Amino acid sequence: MKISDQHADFFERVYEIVRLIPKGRVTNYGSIAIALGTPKSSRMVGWAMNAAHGKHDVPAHRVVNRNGMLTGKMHFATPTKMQELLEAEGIIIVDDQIQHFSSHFWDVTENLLNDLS
DNA sequence: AGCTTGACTTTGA
DNA sequence: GTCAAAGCCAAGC
Repeated sequence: MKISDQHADFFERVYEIVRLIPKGRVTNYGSIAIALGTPKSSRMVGWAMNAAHGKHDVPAHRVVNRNGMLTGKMHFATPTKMQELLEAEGIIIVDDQIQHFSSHFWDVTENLLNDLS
């Protein structure tokens, strides 16, 4: 399914993007929201992640808030699961904060341009 | 139909 | 730089 498919459910479009995040990289809710064409619904992206449980192919742990903080860690199976997954991908986390966040950041819209071409 | 709730972001002080 | 307040909008009740 194409991300540009406006007929798809909101959640499905979110999942589609999250699945594109490369291993070892992270992005924030706002970028995903922008990619969806609804920049103001960044909170909804988080809501979608809530429903992403059970979607084993949706790496929700690679989505953090704009400060690189693991705000959603408490919604995982265990509060430490998110950090463990990220660290397993080579990302360093201290006090729920991703270190060198800007260098790990993956711009969604950048990849979308590629995808839509 | 209306009201509440957020895994957020932006803005203004 | 920090902090509080407001805006956002889909889902659930």
